[in-house]
Amino acid sequence: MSTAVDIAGPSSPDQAHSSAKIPNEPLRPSLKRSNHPYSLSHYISTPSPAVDVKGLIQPSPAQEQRPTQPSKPRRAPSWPDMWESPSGLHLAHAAELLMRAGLLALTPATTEQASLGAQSSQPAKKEAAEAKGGKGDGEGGGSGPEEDEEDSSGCSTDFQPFLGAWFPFSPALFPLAGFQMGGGHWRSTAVGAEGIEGLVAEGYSPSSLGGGGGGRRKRKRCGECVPCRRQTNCEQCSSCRNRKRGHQICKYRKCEELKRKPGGPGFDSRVSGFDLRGSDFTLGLAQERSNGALDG
DNA sequence: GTGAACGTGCTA
DNA sequence: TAGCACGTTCAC
Repeated sequence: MSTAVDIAGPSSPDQAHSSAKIPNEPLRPSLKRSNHPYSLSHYISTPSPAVDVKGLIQPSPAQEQRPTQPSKPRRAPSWPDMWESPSGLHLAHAAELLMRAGLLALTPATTEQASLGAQSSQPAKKEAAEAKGGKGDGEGGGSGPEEDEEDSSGCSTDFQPFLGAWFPFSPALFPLAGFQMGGGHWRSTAVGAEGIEGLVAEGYSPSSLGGGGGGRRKRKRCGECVPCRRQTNCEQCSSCRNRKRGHQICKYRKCEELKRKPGGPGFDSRVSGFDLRGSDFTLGLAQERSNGALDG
């Protein structure tokens, strides 16, 4: 028997006014369509802060066979995904143009190829083509976890020292394209729960990622956290009272994800670990979940 | 075009 | 630090 539980607690204005029901579906249809790559249960079930990054890069058979929700296709973040950058900067296209110009060789033998590039660009192009598509063939059409390792030993680490020297893209673009600086190395945020795909899934359009939107981007509600599942506004909180001028959603419906600032500890934890998922929020959710309050 | 709501700067 | 106000983004 799973009955609606007032997640706001006894002190919730909701309880005073209306029985707050937690719908299993978000209020807005758009949230229902959300492509959020990981469900709430994913975070809850993530066992420890010491997430095996390699496991994320190379999903275990169990992970690969993990039943996916039909409406939420989940693909492992892959290099091809990153080449199809949501930032609007089509890296693959740009790289190809540069390679044609002999400026860029994205292969493990980068330096050698670069020196040869001026003489014969064909090998470089072939290598690049393999880097883009060929490797993906072995991993079921493009989502190649192996590519990360391949790239980490060759491509990315090779061009990384040249970033400041000749790499044609401003390093500032890397965060936009799904990279971030960590430990002195550019790495892909795709190893986190939400990398590039997370950005895409959260509705970051190319323009909103800085491609022309002025840099201000708008995150979406996860649609899965408890506040998101609330259907009713409390009508008593400051947000509700000041809705006309405040333009803010009810405090009790404010998405837990959106409460965390981008780049803040909670946000970043998805990349470096899931430490904050062990916070009271998660514990509370886990408890509610164990109670069956969030079934569905 | 409109409404909902996120992001951010300002203020107490 | 929280609340407020407003600009802006985004879905419909």
